[in-house]
Amino acid sequence: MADKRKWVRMSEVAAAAKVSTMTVSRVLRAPGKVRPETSSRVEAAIRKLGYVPDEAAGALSSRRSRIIGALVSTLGGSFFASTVDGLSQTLREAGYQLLLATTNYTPEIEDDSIVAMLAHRPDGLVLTSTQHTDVAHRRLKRAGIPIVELWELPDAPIDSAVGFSNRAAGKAMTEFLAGAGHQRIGFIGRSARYDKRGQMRRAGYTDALDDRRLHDPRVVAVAGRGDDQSVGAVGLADLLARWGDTTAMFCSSDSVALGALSEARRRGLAVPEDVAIAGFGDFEMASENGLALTTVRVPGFAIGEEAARLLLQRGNGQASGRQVIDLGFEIVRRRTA
Amino acid sequence: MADKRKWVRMSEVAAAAKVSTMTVSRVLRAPGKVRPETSSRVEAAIRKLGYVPDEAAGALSSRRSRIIGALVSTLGGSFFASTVDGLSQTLREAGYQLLLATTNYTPEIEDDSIVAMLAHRPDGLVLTSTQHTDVAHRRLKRAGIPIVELWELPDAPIDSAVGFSNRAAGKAMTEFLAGAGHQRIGFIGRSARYDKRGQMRRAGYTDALDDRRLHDPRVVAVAGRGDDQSVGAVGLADLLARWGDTTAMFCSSDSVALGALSEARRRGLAVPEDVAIAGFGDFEMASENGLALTTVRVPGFAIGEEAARLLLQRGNGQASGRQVIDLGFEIVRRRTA
DNA sequence: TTGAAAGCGTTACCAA
DNA sequence: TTGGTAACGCTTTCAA
Repeated sequence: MADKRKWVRMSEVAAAAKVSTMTVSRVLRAPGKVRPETSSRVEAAIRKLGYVPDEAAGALSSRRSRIIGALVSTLGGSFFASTVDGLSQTLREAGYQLLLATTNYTPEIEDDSIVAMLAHRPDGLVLTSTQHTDVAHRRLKRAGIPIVELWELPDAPIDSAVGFSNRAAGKAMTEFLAGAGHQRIGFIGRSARYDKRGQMRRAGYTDALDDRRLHDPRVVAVAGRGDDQSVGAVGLADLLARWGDTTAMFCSSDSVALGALSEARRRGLAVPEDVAIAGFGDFEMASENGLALTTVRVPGFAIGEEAARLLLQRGNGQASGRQVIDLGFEIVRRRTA
Repeated sequence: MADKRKWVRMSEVAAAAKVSTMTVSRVLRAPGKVRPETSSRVEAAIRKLGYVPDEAAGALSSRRSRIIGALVSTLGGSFFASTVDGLSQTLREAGYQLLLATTNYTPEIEDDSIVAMLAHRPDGLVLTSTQHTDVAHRRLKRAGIPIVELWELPDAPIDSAVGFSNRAAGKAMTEFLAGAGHQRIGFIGRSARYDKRGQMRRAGYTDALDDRRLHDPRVVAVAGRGDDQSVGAVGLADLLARWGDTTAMFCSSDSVALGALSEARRRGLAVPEDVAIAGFGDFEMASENGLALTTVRVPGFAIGEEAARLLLQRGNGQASGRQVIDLGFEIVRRRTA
């Protein structure tokens, strides 16, 4: 194993450069405030000794940790991975670090994780869950740091939010389908318990139907925690069993759409001729050379970037206050609808 | 904006419970060493005041940050997301936090990120890249903390490693295909620059061919950074253009296989009757109700869990030294080959 | 432009 | 079982 090396301290760098620790500190944090010659002497010493500043000590002293915490339900489900990529990339460029915790859709874990994050005194916090317990809410408010909720536009945000309206997106896709001539449109998703945002998209689906006086909702909500593909496959089966004349179906995610697509194929149904199938998310697999899936593109990466920017500018004192930023979405027409 | 609240300090808790800060500290870190009555008085004070310990201060004093750093090229590509989930979950259960940085496959960013992580004095570091610059290597060795490399079994690990042999996996799948009667097997992947691990799988493919005296390698290495589906689609096209009688193709990932699958369909080729197609990774989309793709299942989540365990037990002084843990892989036969 | 001293909030160490 | 004191490595603040 590697040796238990003692880290080089700032005072050692200072000694080597024949200056005080304050000067070293300034060279690192505010280079403009140090005479160039002094600066380069210090920099030489830093390089020579391989000095790596201790951020924890700096944080303790300055009360700024340069850490942003992020709570994500899971990275596996295709939705949040790109957001975390965007966050991480933007934060890194600004010299900040990302502390990540996954909550596995469990409120108690989220509560505990919030405390665990706060223990590191982050300069900001990012949340992807839609609902928080009362304790969580109170703790977050009390923390006195910027909070950004992602992937939704909450009616009552804790602080700020960056996302888009899942409901509007659901409505837009349904209108696209109706506009393409479909009169009997179904919706396939999970039951509410495991997919709050899917429910919002479904609400949008209903909105569109109502608007068009197409009062014929055909919703299949698959229960349980099976994988998305199974949801799509049994969803299509159920939908057709109950409403055999359905001509289009809107799936609550691209991976659900994949399941529906493969079940349709199994049944010898042509897509989009016999049934049109639309997804949600524009995951990589939906691309032209993949499933060529008609879907809703959502700005996952951009949400991460924007959240980071918001947090950073707030950290710089540009306390622009609460903001709810709508990054929109886009219907992507490909070949399944 | 939320108020600039001052955090409750341990000394305030101590005062409220009429004990010293050391006793509070013990209640938190070593509850066994405090008399039960004292303990509950302290706990009451903690709850009443809403005290959240400052980990940064604790880390400074104890020289243990309870932070593990992770460097990942990207979360978007389906491969590492589940590993980070596994890491994060296991670490959380042990009271550790995960500091995450994405390197975007860029060595310079990786080098900078290593320094940025070390600045937080993590108790361990996890890497998913296969190659590191010399500076990186030296810095990591000097850091004197446990390092775990993931998703491969390096010949010369920096410290420990958890993964499986990409080469053996590539060989196994090729043998599976040959065993199913295929004599003319192709390989579709990216050029080495953007996919080192794919190259190892390809080496395994060649190994298998050599073993079987099938000296007829048919490799298409698609250049550029296009998405995986395009790689698969142009890969299949190229492969068939150069070796029209190919009966099976092994794709370097499931998403590449999806591209090949859709190109095959476009050409009216039946899978697996006209061409068999195999993937790698067993991503969610490969499932029975999805693509029903024959593929290689790799233990992504388990790699994260195991890495966390390794790091944690090392942190507890059980310095079991360098280890290279092979978590294996598994051929999953579904319906495309 | 530079430096000295006093913390920041915790835990290690030793004593009671 | 509990407590006092001295770090931990940096930055703030104020002075030179």
